[in-house]
Amino acid sequence: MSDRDPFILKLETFATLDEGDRDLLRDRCRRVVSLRAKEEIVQEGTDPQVVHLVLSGYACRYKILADGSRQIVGFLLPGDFCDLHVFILDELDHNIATLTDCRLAVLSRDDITALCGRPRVARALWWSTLVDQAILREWLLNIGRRSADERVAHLLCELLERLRNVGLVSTDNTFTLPVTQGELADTLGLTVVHVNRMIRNLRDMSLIAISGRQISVRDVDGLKRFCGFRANYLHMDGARSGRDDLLAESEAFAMRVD
Amino acid sequence: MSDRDPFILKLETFATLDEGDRDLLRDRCRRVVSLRAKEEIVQEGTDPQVVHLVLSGYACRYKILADGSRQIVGFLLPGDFCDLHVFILDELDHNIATLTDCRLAVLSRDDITALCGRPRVARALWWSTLVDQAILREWLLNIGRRSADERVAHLLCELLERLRNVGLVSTDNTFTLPVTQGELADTLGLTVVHVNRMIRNLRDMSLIAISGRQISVRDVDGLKRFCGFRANYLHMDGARSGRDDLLAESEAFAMRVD
DNA sequence: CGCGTTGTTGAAATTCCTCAAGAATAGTGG
DNA sequence: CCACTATTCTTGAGGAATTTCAACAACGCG
Repeated sequence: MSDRDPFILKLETFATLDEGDRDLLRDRCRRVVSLRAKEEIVQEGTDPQVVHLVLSGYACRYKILADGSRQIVGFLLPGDFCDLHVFILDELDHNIATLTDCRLAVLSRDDITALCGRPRVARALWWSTLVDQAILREWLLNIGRRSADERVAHLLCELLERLRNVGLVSTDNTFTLPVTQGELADTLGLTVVHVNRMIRNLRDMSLIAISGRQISVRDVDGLKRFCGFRANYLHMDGARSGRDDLLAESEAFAMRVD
Repeated sequence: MSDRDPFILKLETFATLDEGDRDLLRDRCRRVVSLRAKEEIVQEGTDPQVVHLVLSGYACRYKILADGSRQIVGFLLPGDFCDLHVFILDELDHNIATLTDCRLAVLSRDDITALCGRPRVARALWWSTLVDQAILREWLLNIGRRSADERVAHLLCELLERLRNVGLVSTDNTFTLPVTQGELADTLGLTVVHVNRMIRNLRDMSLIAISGRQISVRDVDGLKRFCGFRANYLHMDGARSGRDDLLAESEAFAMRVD
């Protein structure tokens, strides 16, 4: 579908990489594993020694309560890193699992160190971590203060933008969302039943259309207006906003490789 | 109240700093501003050129919806950095304001660069960012999947641990929470009225006691059990867990200063 | 002392959940 | 390719949690 690797597309929304950066990235993402849907990638309490990067398919971070209820705390789309923090924190405080069949790149500590040796790439990894954080804040706002139908709409808007960014949305604003309504419920802090009704609402309002696992956003502006979606928290204008100029000067932010 | 600076206490829960590290930190935190309660520190959409660090008092990050409803997405306690991401992201996607009277250290870009020149301190700053992220995930779980009374209890447990960590909890598990119930509501995705009733519940169960702005946790284990609190997400055992050994080797993670 | 903010309580309304059951879809083995 | 099974989707009805509205008390501050 896209002629470029998703991780390069993603990092380039922030930083202008040169050919050497891209080659290094491609080279370090050679080790690939394939997983089926609903398999664990890393589990809470463990101290994993590798970093995963989604090449294709969807995965998620989640937490489980004692009573078995689950909260998904992050969607991992193609181009997203799963666990960049691995080398700082002692152990994972959440689980990571696939939602669909996935292809994942597996990066060792050496790989990450090598990537961090390139200032632009290092900065892009930092950026990626900070955007993840910004998404968490927006999700908190979403669950905490928006009504159920707005929550669903907002999540769809976010996925639309994030997937578009890695070339996975067709020109008519259609993308595949191979995720069950139960998983959406666990993401939005709702029940399956209610998610189902809210999706129906959005359909009845002709904001979206669904066939199989394909979601078409019929009225992008309408959907965004409906839930008050503003894309600023995704910080997708790094490379375009002139921030790029800082990079020459900003080797200060490269992580040192010895 | 405490004989040590809160930022040093906090960073030392993760890394064992040496005297040089501590001196540098103290030196770079000399520029102090004082703010009254409910004043803005930084606003959404701006690109601030300094980093703030809370020395005393409480502040918060928050987001506002078009209809005026607010979601607090983070508590900033003494020792917490407000905006370490400033030099990477183009503009802030949320606001930061004081909740109480505050003393804040103001750090310039040079200060941060200098701090990052010390591997242990740099790693501790990384750690601090990642813990903030872990807290966001836990809050998402809290709001998404716990009942209202459990949410309140969980927040109190978290504050107890975080404040204890910087020496602000007395031996009888009492701390000051100079925060209105309205602000708690905006934190927990509830209404003032309901927060009020939930606090009453916790009091009726003799889990906590409140006098003025003082909160006493009467039954720490009971409170934690009630809401299923597990402190693992705060990652407070960095320095103790032997992870410290890695530090010698881990200059790779220092951010380079030129 | 008076005024604005915060805390507290009641009652009604609403959102969202639970329970339950049937329909559609996808996956599996024969 | 079909039958069978499990998962997912869909809808209804009743119930619970939370909100809204409203009023008043308590507290803190000038």
